Amino acid sequence: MRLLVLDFLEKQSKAVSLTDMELSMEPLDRVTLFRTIKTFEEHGLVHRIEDGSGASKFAICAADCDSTQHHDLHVHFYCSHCNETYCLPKTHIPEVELPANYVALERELIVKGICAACTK
Amino acid sequence: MRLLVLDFLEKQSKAVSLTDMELSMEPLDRVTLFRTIKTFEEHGLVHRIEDGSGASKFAICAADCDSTQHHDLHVHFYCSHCNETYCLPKTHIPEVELPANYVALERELIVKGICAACTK
DNA sequence: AGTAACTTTGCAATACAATTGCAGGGCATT
DNA sequence: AATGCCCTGCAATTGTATTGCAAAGTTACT
Ligand SMILES: [Mn+2]
Ligand SMILES: [Mn+2]
Ligand SMILES: [Zn+2]
Ligand SMILES: [Zn+2]
Repeated sequence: MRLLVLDFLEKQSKAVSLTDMELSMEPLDRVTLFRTIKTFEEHGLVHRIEDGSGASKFAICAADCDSTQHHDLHVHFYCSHCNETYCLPKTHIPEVELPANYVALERELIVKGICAACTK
Repeated sequence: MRLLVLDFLEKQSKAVSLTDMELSMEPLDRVTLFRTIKTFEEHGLVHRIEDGSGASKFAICAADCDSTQHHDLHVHFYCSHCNETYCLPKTHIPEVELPANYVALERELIVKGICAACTK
């Protein structure tokens, strides 16, 4: 099943939620899917995106991610027209200056607006 | 009740979830609280922060926010040690270049790490 | 092949945040 | 007093995330 899920994820152009996968790949148990994704996340195969839609979405990681660290510091774009979330792997998240004594370990930048497909 | 909630929010140094408010301000009905916050959000009094902790958190808006637009384009910091979320009103979110035909309307930057109180 | 150890899967149940429906209460205006 | 509008509280529902447990599958060893 992990192979099936990985295969499915590699074909996606958008980030997908557990429910998306459940509906597209049935028959398949939601809990097993949940655990599969969890395993993938822990091993640096997929990254989680919280776009504020209520459900986490997931996308395949860059090749250089591993279990110790994720390197996909790219922007995610949430289209409020089609409600889809896209990875923008070429758009890096800039560094920001923090107040004294704050230590940054990760950063996540969500841009919301209208995607290329919906502006047409 | 709106006055009570607004008063409470103004005293906070951290963003708070509905559950936080429910526990700190009882007795008070969760649904009414939910609708109060929703009203505040729609009228530009509070902004919502999705820090990935599972529950939305809220904080008072800057004075120049209104029902048409939020202007708090500041970074939010989630401390993975104390699990608290802080507004960093002086740390602005930089603009980013998007691919062709993407239109940005909002942006949210969450930095995760260790907060000033926890690095001591 | 047979067995033990370990991993993966599926079902049932639970936890918890978010949301809706509905009815009662307060308050102002006529 | 009657009407209308808004605010509140309770019950119930939705939807996602998560856990417990036992069965099924896999691998390693003899
Ligand atoms: Mn991504
Ligand atoms: Mn803020
Ligand atoms: Zn779109
Ligand atoms: Zn902290």
